[in-house]
Amino acid sequence: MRQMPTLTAPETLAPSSTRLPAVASPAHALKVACSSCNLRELCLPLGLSPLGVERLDSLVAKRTSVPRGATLYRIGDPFRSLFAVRTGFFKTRVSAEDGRDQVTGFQMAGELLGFDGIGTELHSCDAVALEDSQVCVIPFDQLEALSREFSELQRQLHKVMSREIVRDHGVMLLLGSMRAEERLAAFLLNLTQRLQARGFSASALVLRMTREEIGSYLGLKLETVSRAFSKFQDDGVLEVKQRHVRVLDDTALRLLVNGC
Amino acid sequence: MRQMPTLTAPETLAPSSTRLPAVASPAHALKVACSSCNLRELCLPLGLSPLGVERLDSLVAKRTSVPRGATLYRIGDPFRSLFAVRTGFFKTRVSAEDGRDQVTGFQMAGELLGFDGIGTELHSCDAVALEDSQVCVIPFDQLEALSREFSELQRQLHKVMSREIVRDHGVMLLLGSMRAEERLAAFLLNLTQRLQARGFSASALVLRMTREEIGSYLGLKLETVSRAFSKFQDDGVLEVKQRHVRVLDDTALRLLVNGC
DNA sequence: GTCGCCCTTTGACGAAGATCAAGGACGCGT
DNA sequence: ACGCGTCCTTGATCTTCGTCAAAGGGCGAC
Repeated sequence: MRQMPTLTAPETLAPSSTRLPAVASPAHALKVACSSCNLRELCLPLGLSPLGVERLDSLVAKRTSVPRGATLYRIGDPFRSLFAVRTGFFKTRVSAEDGRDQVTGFQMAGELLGFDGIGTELHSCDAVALEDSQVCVIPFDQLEALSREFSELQRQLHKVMSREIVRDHGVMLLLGSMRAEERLAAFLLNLTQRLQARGFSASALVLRMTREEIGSYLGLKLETVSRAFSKFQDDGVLEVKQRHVRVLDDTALRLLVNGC
Repeated sequence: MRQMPTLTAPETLAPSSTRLPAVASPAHALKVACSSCNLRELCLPLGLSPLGVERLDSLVAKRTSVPRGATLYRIGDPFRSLFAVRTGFFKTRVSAEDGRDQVTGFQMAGELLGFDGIGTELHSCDAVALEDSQVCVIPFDQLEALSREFSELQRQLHKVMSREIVRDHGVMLLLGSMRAEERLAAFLLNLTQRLQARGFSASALVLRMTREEIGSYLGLKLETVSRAFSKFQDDGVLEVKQRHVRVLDDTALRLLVNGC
């Protein structure tokens, strides 16, 4: 297993393999500003008045780079901030006492990380960058203070947390009652939908995670994931070349997930 | 399947098989008051100043009875309130398009229900009473307003939601990487811990749900759950008589969950 | 460029749990 | 008390996925 250091220096500058449109500027050059961020319609500022966004700007003062393989935070780290993914890709994972671990989610640009830490003031999962990434740091005390002032921000925060809960319920449904191919189909549909919302193609995607990580998320072994990919390719549903995937038959995927 | 009506009349009075100490008064007799509720240390008022609790009192004006088998809310119902379980026992479940469903949790006294509805303003799961129950109704708009005033209430709300997320991650770990007996052991330990926190015995419990509901929650078929119970009984870990369970060897359960 | 390390694919086999089926116990309503 | 419906248990068999093993491919380091 590749051993990478925990992120310590907050302003680590890493060569970013940026794949998002119009976010190519290096981290040090741009003033961090939600108001000028092209992700604002996917992120915390959604639905905020211009004034609210401006106030949010003053709060989100710092941006941090996380190189591929590094952790943004670890289990047991004190919780202080939420993080908004600006560029890159993360996974979160929890661990059992005996070392088994479980990927609980994959986060892409515009999505928020860190809610797991609020309850105990300690993080209860690891957040690992799957590629060189940048996150906006949102100090939680200040976010709470501001959301006491702006009810629209408060509501948006609650909505994001609620959706996280609903998302988790969906994963439980997947893990509890779907078979291997159904799980993979559901996973791929979810990914393509989120990529599409960010302006990417819904049919061509590059997986940022290994078969093992997909398997951990889906409650399957990596061989089973690989076999399911091969099956989909044989059936003409996908074209798979390592991590490059093209969805040929979107409907077939949907059918797998819905109709038993 | 038993067909029960959705709850419509909010003040439905049902014969309550109350099992909680000192909460025996009928719903109409007692003024609803968090300040005098014996569950306040498990529920939303936790950590609030006396003034904060008093203000919360004025907000939680209504208590509702939900007879066994009835739903507190259903998928698609408009979201307006959170609910705090005062007496009784609930399950929440989500459904796939093809009718498969998955129990996402069991809620007992002092636990909150309804967070699934905040994100879309529509509930995304069903909440079903597994026995005659009573809930306190917490209008969410008002809760948000009050939590803008009282930062301690705001923090408590966020903590409860965060713990819900962390709890869901634990279930994912269970569903994704544990085997049948480990899942049942984890489930039983979780139940006994929560019962103990409410002043009940940690070793003797009465299950409020069927084998099928346990199985749905744990991603197993009811026969597998039944077999696991029998196995535990054969091994001297449990004494099982239908829904009456006595934990004989607590350590064995822990070992099953932790050490592979 | 090429060497080495992951990552991925594929096959053969085995085990865990699902499915199918039947019988039995409990609880509720009459 | 009785009967019925629901829930629970147990057995036999089958399916799916996990395990073990081996080989090929791609990518980055040197």
